[in-house]
Amino acid sequence: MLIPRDFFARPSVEVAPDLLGCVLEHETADGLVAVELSEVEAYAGRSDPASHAYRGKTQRNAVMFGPPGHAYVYFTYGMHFCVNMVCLGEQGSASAVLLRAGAIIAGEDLARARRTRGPIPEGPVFEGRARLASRDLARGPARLCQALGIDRSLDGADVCVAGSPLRVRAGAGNPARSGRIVTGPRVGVSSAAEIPWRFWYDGDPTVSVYRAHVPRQRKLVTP
DNA sequence: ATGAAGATTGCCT
DNA sequence: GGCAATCTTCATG
Repeated sequence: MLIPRDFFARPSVEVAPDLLGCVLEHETADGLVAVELSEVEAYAGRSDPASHAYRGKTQRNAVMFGPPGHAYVYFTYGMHFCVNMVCLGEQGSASAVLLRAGAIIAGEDLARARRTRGPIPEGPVFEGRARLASRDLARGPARLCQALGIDRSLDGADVCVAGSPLRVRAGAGNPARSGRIVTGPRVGVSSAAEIPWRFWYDGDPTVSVYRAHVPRQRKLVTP
């Protein structure tokens, strides 16, 4: 049922494709939300310029340097959280798999409430606002975290024990979602952009749309 | 102390 | 396709 820690005790590039189809679930007082993963990205440690661990251990990425099977949650762009599964680190290095997207298979109402500002639309359209499509609830790393209610308080959470609020279990082997796995460059990374360490189910509607990295315009200096 | 960039998203034209 | 939002983190470009 739950994924054993040994599963994560491998290089992230090996773990990443095997995580597709697995289920991440988060249980809170509000209820349980579960997502079947359809898109992930592997990040290595000191050898990977795109990895948060590239420049060594800091307060933010400390969990990446710890034992495998724990969640590394970081905050970015002043408003978004993203969650990784920590994998085997080679000699003081660190590696992890970023969970980028998936299909909500439990707690969809709660997921939609978290992903919707204000009252939850009932029909196709509510007060001019379109009801969020099911496929968009966890379509993207920050959306996935929002749908599951994941924030920095879960940084370091052990996902391999039954008593944890955040855990990973094997998928049901849903044939409709177990399409062919394809790979490509990672999304939004500014360096090592050519390395094809993004893995996803070909044609799956919950996979996020690819966006190349675009450096933001520097703030204008006023004379 | 300070500033630049960021493993993104949603809304705009 | 373009760009603003928003603030933590890290290096001091």
